[in-house]
Amino acid sequence: MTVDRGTRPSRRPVPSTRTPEDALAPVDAEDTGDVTDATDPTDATDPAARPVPEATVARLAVYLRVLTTLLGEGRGTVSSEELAAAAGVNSAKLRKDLSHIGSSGVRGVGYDVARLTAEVEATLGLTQPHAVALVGVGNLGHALAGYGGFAQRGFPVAALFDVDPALVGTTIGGVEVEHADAIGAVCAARGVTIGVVATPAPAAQRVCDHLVAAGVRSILNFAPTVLAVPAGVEVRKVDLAVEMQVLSFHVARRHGTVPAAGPVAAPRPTPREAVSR
Amino acid sequence: MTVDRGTRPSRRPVPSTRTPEDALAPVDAEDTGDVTDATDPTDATDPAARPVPEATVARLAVYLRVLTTLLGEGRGTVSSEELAAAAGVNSAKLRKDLSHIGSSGVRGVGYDVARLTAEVEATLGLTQPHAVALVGVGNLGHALAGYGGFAQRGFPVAALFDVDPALVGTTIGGVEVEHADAIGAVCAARGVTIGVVATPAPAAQRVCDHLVAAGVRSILNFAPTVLAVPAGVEVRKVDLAVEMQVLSFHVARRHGTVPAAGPVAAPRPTPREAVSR
DNA sequence: CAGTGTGAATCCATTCACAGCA
DNA sequence: TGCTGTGAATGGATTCACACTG
Repeated sequence: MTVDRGTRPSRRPVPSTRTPEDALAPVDAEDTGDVTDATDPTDATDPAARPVPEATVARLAVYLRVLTTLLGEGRGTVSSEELAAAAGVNSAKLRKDLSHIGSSGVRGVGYDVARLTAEVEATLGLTQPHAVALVGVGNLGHALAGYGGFAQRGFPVAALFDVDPALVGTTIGGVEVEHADAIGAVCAARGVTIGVVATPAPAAQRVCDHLVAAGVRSILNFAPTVLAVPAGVEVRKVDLAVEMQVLSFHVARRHGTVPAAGPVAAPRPTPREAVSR
Repeated sequence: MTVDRGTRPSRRPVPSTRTPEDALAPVDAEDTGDVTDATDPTDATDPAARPVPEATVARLAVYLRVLTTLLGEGRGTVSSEELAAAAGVNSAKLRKDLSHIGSSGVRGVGYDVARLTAEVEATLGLTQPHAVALVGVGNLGHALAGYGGFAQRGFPVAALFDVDPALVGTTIGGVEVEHADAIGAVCAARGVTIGVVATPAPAAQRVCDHLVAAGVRSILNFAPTVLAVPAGVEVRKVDLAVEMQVLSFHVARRHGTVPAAGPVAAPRPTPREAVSR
């Protein structure tokens, strides 16, 4: 079951000269959350390259948000220091991140906001819209569907699904809710590339299978379950329970195991300060 | 990063017997993410260092979910291999994770489900409830507040806040929505330890400041902004846009510039496990 | 034996420090 | 002179492999 690696990966592939403009190459997935990816080493279609690390990709999205704001304010350039502070990271990390996408800032000056914005968007594949299908229009799903941010960000909601007869047929944000049995046909027909699963845990795997069968290779999972997917399909997970429990861990660690109401560290308001490190 | 190593972590919690009352629980989920924390190394209140790595903590929550299910099925023991498969990680990682919390499995047999469940809960600080305050009862916030999973998981929603006059005074899930101006007083009075920010981006930082001033040291941020907090306060971020963009990146990477022809058609049964039910 | 616990090796990410260019 | 781009150093997390034990 577990992959048996045996090949001795040669040391450094040597970045060599990065020629192509948007040389996007296969990267491996795995992040601090959960990415059930499965990049296959036997992939012959990759001209070999070592681009954008996973951790960097996630931050690029954050940089993009800041850049968008700056662009709206009419800023012409930004220094790595300023952009980094706004994004909550240190400047060295930001510069290294940007170096991965082959950006070019101007020494002594900084980065051209407009240009950098375009480069980041291109790297993230945002130059073209990605049709999204959302399955599960319950409590959370409804909120997600109603939230207009999707379309504005280049992720038009192309389809909504549920199994509840009371919901099928209704319209949310201009999109009609269809029965989950139609996932396969509808997603294939509308060219859905990203699927969002917001169903109860028991139904998640089944829904996921249908999405994958319809050709969807990227899934965002809100259901509290680990989804099993074939190689080549990427799953990112958003789990509220996990987040809360991680915070719980830190609360507990903070004041030992002793329950509240103690002479524990004073809940001083504390000063305000810039983003750490 | 931070963390002052030094003291020998003679970790040995063992919180006696604990009631497996809140075992099993259908829940919903949410989030993922990035951690914009600011752990303070100068913490003098806790002599015992922190043995559990961050990455491990996040996975413990996942293991716990699986364990809860197993417990509900009446399983007595599990092997690292089985538990790992169900949690979507490899067995070596799982064993190392568990070794950090000082768990003890039985060689040749596996782990005692009930005991391991208790140990993980103790490590995550779930032996006592953590009062939660949710700020921003709009689209998403309302869905989160209405979702009953919080209380069942040991995170009772102690307060709801918003600034919209139309919402203040209404009741959601038995909790009344109060005006955001009362954050300080209410949180302090009700002993809130975890704050959830679900406001629009512009209001997030202000709300965060109020929560911190009220003594809240752990915050879950759903707003698309980087929150600046003083040292000692931990912030975990859940950003939908970031998740979508990361997936976008992978979609783009997959079929470079050329739309995929359509390789894998059927959902290949892969690591299918048995977490269902 | 089957399966845990863990040192050692490896891989990935962050940080440092500075050369080099506008 | 100021700030980018990046080799090198450091640190954390994952994987391997195997000694050891119920």
